Amino acid sequence: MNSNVTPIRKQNKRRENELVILQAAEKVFAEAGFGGATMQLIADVAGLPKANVHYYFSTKEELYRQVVSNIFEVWLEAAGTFEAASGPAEGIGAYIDAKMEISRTHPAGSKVWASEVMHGAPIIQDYLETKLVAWTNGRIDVINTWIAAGLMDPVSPRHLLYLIWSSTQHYADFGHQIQTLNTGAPLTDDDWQAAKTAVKQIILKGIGVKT
Amino acid sequence: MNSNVTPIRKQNKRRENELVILQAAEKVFAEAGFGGATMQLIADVAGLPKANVHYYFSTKEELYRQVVSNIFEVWLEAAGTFEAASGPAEGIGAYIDAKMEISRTHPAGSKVWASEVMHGAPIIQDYLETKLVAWTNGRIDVINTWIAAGLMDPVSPRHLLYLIWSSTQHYADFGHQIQTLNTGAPLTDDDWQAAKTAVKQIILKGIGVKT
DNA sequence: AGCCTTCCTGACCATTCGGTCAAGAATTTT
DNA sequence: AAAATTCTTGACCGAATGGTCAGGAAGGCT
Repeated sequence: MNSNVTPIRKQNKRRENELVILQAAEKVFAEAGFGGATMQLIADVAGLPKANVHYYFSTKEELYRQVVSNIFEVWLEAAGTFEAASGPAEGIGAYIDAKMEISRTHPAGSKVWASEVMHGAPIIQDYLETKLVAWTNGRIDVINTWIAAGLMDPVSPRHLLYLIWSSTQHYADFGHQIQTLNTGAPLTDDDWQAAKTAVKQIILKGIGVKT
Repeated sequence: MNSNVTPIRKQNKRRENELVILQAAEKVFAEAGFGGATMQLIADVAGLPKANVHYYFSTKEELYRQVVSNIFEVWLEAAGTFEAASGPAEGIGAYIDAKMEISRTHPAGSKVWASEVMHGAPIIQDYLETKLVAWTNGRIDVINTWIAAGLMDPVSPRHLLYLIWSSTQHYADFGHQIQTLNTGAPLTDDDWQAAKTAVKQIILKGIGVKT
């Protein structure tokens, strides 16, 4: 009886456990780095025996690769704001907002990404060379269009992108330093709002966009 | 015979070896992180047996602390450009130049610093709370003076500093990503010049400084 | 020359880590 | 019900790591 609820059970269990492990891994990798993270600690955070973690992810590197891949997807999603925009004021403004929001909601992921790139991207170099290069070049074209249309100053699109990436991700990657300088307490909603406003204000004015 | 050159020998040897080890350690820590770095590899890069490294630095953590401290000192030296300035155009412009130069000449150090902060600054938290807080507050006062004098827009000095830090250090910390996006080749002199110019142009205009 | 301090290093040790495995529990399929 | 598949887990292993140590080499001091 009731054989209609069981078929999906196994699928759910697998996905559930994989998700729990991935979340635990993201946190541990962010806090300790790849070398400093241990499978035992990831297992503890996930609430599973270590051997069980190895059942779902055969090696530490495979687990790490999954974590980084997930981050990369989230990271690229913010690109949509760029595409659908009519001009730099809207497009870049929304992009900065989106990236700031990711820094706020996915700080661990941002740190793992930063750590991976800082160590020479040994795991996801192919991602950089294919997807990221393509995405970047596409965005550079868009910005050049805006410049040609006189919607903003003729700044280097490439370095503008770097500036946006660095300034927004800084709030995730260097969150601890910012918190220490901010009287030691985590940033409040108002703090985040002020950060967003300041970053957008300076960058948008800096590239000659009328706001 | 020739006993006149020996007295300083011992001092020199100690300092020489410590320097070689510190440089090797900075490189290895930057490439692998604290957890991923091994004393054996540091010893190999330094060209010494591992036991000899332990003779000069008893533990891995002590060696790491020395490396991070050294970076912090270099990092604070760039502050001088800020102090001696008559206004934001000169002061902030020179500060950006100095930080960009550090990113170029000390990329490994910048990475170690970033890694340390990203992992919650377990080793140099006291530095953050004392020296960095003091330095930051001092600079905020200076910027507020400039704002009050009408030399620049009323932007949040704190977030302006974060913006400068992040955008300049990005060229060191994410150097690998930038290189990959830059046709895979290291940045040339012209590339660095363009980066400097772009960062300064956007930030200085963004805060309403006449250049 | 002889003593003393500093420096050097191969061999060694306890611990930890990533990963394996076999045996059993749970669940699905026939 | 029983066979087959998937999941769970304690125990275990080889390799690597941080750190130690004893004994010797090198250089300085009297």
